[in-house]
Amino acid sequence: MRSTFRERSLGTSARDQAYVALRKAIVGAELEPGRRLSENQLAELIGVSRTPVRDALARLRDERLVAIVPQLGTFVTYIDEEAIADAHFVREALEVSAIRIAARDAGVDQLRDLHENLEAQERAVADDDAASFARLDDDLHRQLCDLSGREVAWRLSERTRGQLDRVRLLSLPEAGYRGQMLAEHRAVVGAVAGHDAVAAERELRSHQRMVLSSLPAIRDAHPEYFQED
Amino acid sequence: MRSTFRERSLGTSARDQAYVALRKAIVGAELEPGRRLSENQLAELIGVSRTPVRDALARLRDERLVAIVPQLGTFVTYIDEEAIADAHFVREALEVSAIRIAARDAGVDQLRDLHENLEAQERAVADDDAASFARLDDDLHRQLCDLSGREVAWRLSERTRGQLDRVRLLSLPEAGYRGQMLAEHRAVVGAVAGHDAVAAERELRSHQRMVLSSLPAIRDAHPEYFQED
DNA sequence: GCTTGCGTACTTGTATACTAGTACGCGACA
DNA sequence: TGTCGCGTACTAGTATACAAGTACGCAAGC
Repeated sequence: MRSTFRERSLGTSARDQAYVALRKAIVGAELEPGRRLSENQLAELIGVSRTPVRDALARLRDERLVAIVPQLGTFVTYIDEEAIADAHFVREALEVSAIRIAARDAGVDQLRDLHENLEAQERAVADDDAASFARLDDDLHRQLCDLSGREVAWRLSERTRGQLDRVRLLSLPEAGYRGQMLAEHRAVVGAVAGHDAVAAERELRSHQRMVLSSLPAIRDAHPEYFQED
Repeated sequence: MRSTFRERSLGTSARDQAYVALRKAIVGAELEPGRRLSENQLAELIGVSRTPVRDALARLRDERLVAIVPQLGTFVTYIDEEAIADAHFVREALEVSAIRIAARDAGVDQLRDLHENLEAQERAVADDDAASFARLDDDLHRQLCDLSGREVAWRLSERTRGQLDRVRLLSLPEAGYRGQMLAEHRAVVGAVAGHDAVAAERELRSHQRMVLSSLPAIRDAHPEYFQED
């Protein structure tokens, strides 16, 4: 089929294309919580067959962004505080374990990379560049995970992002939000640079709790996105 | 097809059937590391079509028990110390985080369940019942995870089991192995019962490290199961 | 004898056809 | 008017057909 060649970016499979498109739509609430999804409709919409769509949905189910009920339907999950608490728990457990090792082992080259990231974040804050900041935020957390030598830490932590991103994107970008994030990132990196594992753990825990604080506001703004309306 | 009705246990899908069969074969080294798997052959062997086999293989790839190379083949992964270290890292991070909460919050009913499990383990050790002991071991860890209120802890920890089970099953059942396991389980449960989070964490970490100690012996016995022969 | 190139027989990825099962509306009946 | 029951139109699960790409052996030429 010509369209597959034309529309599909180089090096990306139909499965990845479907996954990226669906994840973006769900996290951005374009496909709102509770919405019923038809594999056939999605396949037609994305321009692939049902098979890669099903693969993508299976992956999204792992992230608890959709729920698949056999012979009945596939639904975008409601925002569930339990699911978000689970995501937070996993992210905290993995990244804290990683940063303990990172604080112990980090070398000068790696610390330089961390500081370079912080400088880039500083520029992004100054330029009010939300997209760059979000990317750098992710990069920093990945760097910290990778410093532990256990790349699985980031791989699994990343999977919890779906739940947390949904919260982040829905929360209104308050003034000074990115500035506070940057300050917390500085505190975390500072503790790692000082090889202070206890402080690094404390700062990271405090930092990760931030995203949870915006939940009540979202519930007020979008009660229909939650299970009990 | 009649066979699907006849051979498939009640309530289990073809996908689950394929997953269970393949996982068992790989963990038990019936399908040895490095072995090339053909989706078509596996489908015929298990008695289902390629679709559920592919679903099962995708799940096994998540557990790093197989590696799928597009247009080339699917292979049973070699035993990789990095992969095992990753599995250990994840298991430790999640269960330690969970047991801290468990030690703080555990109530009398839940502690009674833990002690009942220990008593059952005692009987299994006395009866030299390996299968029961393995099941009770899993149950205990799941109970400890569930005590944290974050059932995701066990769900993810369980996924690392593939790597660790492969080590466990290959390691010769040394005399007194289960007795030592039971003693460590007692220490962990004792710390939880005493609401001593620090001790619980220490005992759990020590306990989990045990499985790693058998790795060198396995490498000696089965060098062909490792990447560099 | 060695190298090169093509053809065949695989592989996974994707598309489509078919099966089993659920929800729901509409019509018949009490 | 209310209720029961069946038929239709969906659903996801599974099976199969097709496409794209890799490995490898064998034959031809140097």
